[in-house]
Amino acid sequence: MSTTQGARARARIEVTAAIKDEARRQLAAEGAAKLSLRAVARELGMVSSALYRYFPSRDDLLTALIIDAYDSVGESAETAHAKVADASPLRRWTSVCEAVRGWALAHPHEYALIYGSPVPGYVAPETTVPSAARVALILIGVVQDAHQAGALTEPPLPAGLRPEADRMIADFAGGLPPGSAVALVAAIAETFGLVSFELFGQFRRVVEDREPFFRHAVRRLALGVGLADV
Amino acid sequence: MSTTQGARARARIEVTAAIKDEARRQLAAEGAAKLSLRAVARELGMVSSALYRYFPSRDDLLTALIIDAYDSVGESAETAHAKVADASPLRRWTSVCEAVRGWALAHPHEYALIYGSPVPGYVAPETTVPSAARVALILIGVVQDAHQAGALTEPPLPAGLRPEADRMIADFAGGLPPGSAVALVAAIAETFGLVSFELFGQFRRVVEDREPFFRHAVRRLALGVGLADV
DNA sequence: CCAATGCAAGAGCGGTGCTCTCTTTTTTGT
DNA sequence: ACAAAAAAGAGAGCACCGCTCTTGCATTGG
Repeated sequence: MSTTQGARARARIEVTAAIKDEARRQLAAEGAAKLSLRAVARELGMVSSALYRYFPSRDDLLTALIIDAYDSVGESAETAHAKVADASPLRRWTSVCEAVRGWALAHPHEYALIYGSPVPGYVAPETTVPSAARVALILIGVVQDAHQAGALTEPPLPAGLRPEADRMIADFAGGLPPGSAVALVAAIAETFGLVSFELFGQFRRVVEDREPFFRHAVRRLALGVGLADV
Repeated sequence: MSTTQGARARARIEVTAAIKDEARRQLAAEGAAKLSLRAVARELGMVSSALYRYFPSRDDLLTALIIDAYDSVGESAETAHAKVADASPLRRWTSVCEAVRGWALAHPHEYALIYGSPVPGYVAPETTVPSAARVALILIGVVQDAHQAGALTEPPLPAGLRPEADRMIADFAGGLPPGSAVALVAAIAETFGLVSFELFGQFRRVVEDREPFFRHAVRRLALGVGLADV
């Protein structure tokens, strides 16, 4: 059925992919703001209105690219993590963070698309959530493993944040001590702060030797979450 | 001279201010991407081409808004800091960070303009640097004060980062121990990571009770820089 | 007073996202 | 097998955008 579902269905898949590829090319070259449906259509030898048969609006095309970008960085992180799966939690954590930074430097416009300013009236549809969570899920898993191996020190947690921590644990950080759950979420946001500052030019004339600086900062964040120093 | 410099010069200043005000209004309402020279001109009752007598391009108008935004958040931070000038360094640090977050929540589009994705081919001109540095300078000052008061513990620093740290100290962190200088810069970027994640929607369904979460995270970052826990 | 300058206005260029209509092609149901 | 229905492409057109150029008018400084 699905194999020989007619030339039309197959063509649709191919054209959709071609549109996304060309759009991704333009995104990587010029950034999201300069991505133009007309230019994509032009490059593909079709007329601009034909493109609306595949993506109902520019925003929908952008959403597709956003999901792809999340998956791309997520896959980079997963690959990097797999390569050090047997190492210490600390080592696994830093490897994942460095993979994220490496991906960001290699795909700056895609990084800006997903971790920079959201486009004007745009709210990410629910479909992006699973892809968006991939990097975080790896880091959560690392901390969970460390906890089960007895290699996790729980950071202090003010009493007022206890309900929030319990909710986090129930929602996505099962098994972790409350203080670790909160520290973990904060450390993830803080790590992306380091990447964003570097990528968005805030480190100009401030941090020059950026790779070792990032390694050091990420390592300290991981220690702050309570990962054992090995 | 400057007082009675003719009606023309005065009019120019007023019109320039009116343009910036209306542009800021549109920026706050719809975001940078939807800021349109034509709409600004329309609202001011002039024709769009007339606007080019005041700002040579849309990017130049945006640059003016960027500088204003940096000054605005810088002033918020400075005001907040002045209110607790006699408190402990830790308290001063967290007050400044909370002021930044408060300003960001009140001016999301302006925050996105300066700390989000840079606009496409745009590189911030040197004129933005002094305004951009204001928040960081306050935090650096806090740590310097703590150091001079003997209330600063130097975080560890790998030998490889020592040259970088010395450069930072020479450039903008005079008097600080090397480990503190590096930790300080990282903590600033990490703090903005927390703000950006919240503002850009990355905390949806992840952090609900955001104000106390931020307070806690920022406090832990400050302790990580070595500020004494008082 | 008069020439030089500053400024507003208007027309216009090439670009954008998006809609609508029309034609052709493929799929589907009887 | 054939007609009806659905899908796809093409083209024209709308309203907007940033930006440029020319044309008149007002202000200014020598």
